[in-house]
Amino acid sequence: MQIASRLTVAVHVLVCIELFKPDHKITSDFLASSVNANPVVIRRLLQQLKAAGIVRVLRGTGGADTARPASEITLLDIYRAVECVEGGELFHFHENPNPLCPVGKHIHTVLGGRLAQIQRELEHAMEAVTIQDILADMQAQIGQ
Amino acid sequence: MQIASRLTVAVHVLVCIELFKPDHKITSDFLASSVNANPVVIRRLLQQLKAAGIVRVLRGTGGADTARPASEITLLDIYRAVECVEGGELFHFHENPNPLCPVGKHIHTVLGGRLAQIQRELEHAMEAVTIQDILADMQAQIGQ
DNA sequence: TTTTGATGTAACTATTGACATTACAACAAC
DNA sequence: GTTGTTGTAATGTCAATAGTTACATCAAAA
Repeated sequence: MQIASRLTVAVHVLVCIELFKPDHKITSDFLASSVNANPVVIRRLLQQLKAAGIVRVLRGTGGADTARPASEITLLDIYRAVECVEGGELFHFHENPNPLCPVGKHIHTVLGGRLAQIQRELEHAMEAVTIQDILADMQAQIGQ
Repeated sequence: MQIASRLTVAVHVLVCIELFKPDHKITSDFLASSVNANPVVIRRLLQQLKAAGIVRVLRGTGGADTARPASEITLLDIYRAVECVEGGELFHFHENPNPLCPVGKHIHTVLGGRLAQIQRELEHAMEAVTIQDILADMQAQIGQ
């Protein structure tokens, strides 16, 4: 299956924050208009990012900001913050294989180890990209 | 999100075929009993694997077998066979970002390139594991 | 040639997860 | 207090996955 669009929306939001915070107050309405989504969806996303220590959100007066420099926010940080997968497992196992069959009995142990290694490699690749990198690419694109 | 369990079921099925084909006729009922799923689900899965040239299925008399050696079937082959994702894209983009916002206008181009690279690394990791590897692990487990 | 046992596939249902939407209480600054 | 915003619950919609039933199709054996 696919990784839900929450990751790309979260990156979109963080890039907007970094790019526009000198000129605009960053409200959920403002972000929702750029993403083209419902403000409530953005607020929920911001809550997840806030719980992970990635952003700060001001309640009464309104406005969101990053909680640390863009160069210290990796795609893996964001992925872990917004993809609320049970146990952080990328691959989903079929439940209840037949324990009377030797394959059914051991498939989880055997395949699980291999899939965990593959997931580690994916996470390693995600860790190598920061919001700062995306921001630089974005500014280059806008400059053209 | 998660990757659907079809990948793990497919691996389970292929390991069963390799392990039991000397002693049993491999029917969808036999496989369904080990996986603990409905035979129709297994048949649909076998159709996908067959379309990818991974297995052969005999119609009248019944029975499935691998179409090539286990050492030449990688997790990536299986993943591509059973995960019918549009364009094979692991990461799912939010549709319709606001083109009037510079971030909305360029997010797909900018982020897409980075995500494609990450996906390539995932696929590289999946390509490194074959059914033969899983089978060896399985036999070691069973031997204990 | 008929029987047998399996596959291939359509149709329908149930379940789940993501997301949209509405509504409103809680809150901070003016 | 007024105002504009966030935090969050409740509900609806949609797509994907998978379970289930039913049956036509098929190949081989009797």
